[in-house]
Amino acid sequence: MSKAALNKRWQNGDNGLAIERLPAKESFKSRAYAALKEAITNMNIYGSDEPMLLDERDISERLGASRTPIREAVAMLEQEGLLRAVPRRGILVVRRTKAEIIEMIEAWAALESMAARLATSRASDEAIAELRAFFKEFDLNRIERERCDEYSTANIAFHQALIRLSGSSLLAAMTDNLFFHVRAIRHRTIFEMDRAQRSASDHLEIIQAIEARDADRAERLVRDHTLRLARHVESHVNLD
Amino acid sequence: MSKAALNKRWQNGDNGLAIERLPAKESFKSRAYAALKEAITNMNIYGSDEPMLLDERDISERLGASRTPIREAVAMLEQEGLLRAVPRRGILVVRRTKAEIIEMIEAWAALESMAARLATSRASDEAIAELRAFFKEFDLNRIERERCDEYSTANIAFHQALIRLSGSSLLAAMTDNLFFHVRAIRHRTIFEMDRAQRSASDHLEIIQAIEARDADRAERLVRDHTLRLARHVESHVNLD
DNA sequence: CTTCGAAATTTGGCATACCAAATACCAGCA
DNA sequence: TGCTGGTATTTGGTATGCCAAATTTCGAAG
Repeated sequence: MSKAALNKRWQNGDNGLAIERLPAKESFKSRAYAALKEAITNMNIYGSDEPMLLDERDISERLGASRTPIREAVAMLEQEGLLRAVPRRGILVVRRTKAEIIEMIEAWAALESMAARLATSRASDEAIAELRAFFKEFDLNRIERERCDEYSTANIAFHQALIRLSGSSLLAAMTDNLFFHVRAIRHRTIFEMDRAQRSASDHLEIIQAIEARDADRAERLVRDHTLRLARHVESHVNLD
Repeated sequence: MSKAALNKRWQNGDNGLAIERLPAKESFKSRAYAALKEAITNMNIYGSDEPMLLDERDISERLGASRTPIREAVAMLEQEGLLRAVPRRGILVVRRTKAEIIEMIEAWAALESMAARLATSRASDEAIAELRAFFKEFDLNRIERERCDEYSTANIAFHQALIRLSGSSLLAAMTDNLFFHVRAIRHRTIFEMDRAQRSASDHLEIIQAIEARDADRAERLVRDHTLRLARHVESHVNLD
């Protein structure tokens, strides 16, 4: 029957058709999620020691929506580890401890070094070349722009580009999430400036190793590069 | 003032006090989250090709709650990647593609090999010894229990124990999440049985490397062990 | 002025109601 | 019989209201 067939056609996900039920208009839930995440991103989380807490009703009237979709968005961000809803107290923005930040950098080292390994056997020469081109721009920025935020952003962008060479969207997604948290302490610390000099040569070596398709070396360079950052944070950054 | 001081005390999160606002009664949201996750765990996701979809109203009356907390729980599980709410269609349980499963195993390899590295410099001899004791039990199970599910569970438990030796709760949390997805295909494939023979010796070697505090070797063994699983799935498992 | 406690207020959790979109159903027509 | 068009129903998204817990306020007692 045509009805059942049509139904079947909808139920089965991908049948070669590249459309996805046309975006429709984004739900309030998604919009609230994006808005809140954006707000948290631009928030100087570690700027003060006061607990930063949000108010559902305030947010809902600011976004012009009811509390329900806001609560769903909050539930998602809570699951993601950015917020934490404490009953009768408020929704507070989670501040990571120094130990947690270090764990994140270590996990980052694990994922990115694996990405480097995978990239050596999967990435095309062209893709790797793009990485080198990106590195040049990055290197120029290093000299010109002294502002810590911008350097940090460029630095993370380089690493993200490297990770995407692995072809694994999962590695990309997981590290993006980690970067979000690590980036949040950029206001508080200047650890990047300190590492700027040797970052440049580190990055160059990494690119060379990938170009040479040397999986072990690429993996090791990336791992050590990032673990060095972890040690640096451990000994020179003061949070809590 | 005593009032302000008391207030301050509440606002500051951890002041060494190890209690957490006494559990109270768990919210419907958390209970719904746990119930749904449990249900999904015990669900044979890859048993059929039909799209598995849930109904909010059905779930809510089954759990004796309204739709609101259920929707919040669904939003969390959606963020976690287990569910996906499609407007006007239902909440469907996400079925991972083979490529996604392989990416998960690769990420797992990355995280666990890092855990092994960290364990070599952080875990106490006693903790490592416990790992060996665990391994023995595991080895016995290998012989006795032929059922694939049980073997898979024991296998994952071993790896979880290893990861916890790193002392990083983040690595533990991230891999737990990955295991959840990988475990879900246990009904469909018997890849563990296939690898059982050499898993035992692999695990023994890993333990020896950690005992010897050989970071590079421990890392490499764990990585290769898990990447071998990825290759195996790639060539012998059929999904989609 | 400080302390104590009860009332008022705030706030988050939950339930319910409503709406619009999308599907399912069904009668009528070819 | 098979197809079509329109109506009924289902369903997820959102708004609103209520409630209990927790906090704050404020006045009275010491």
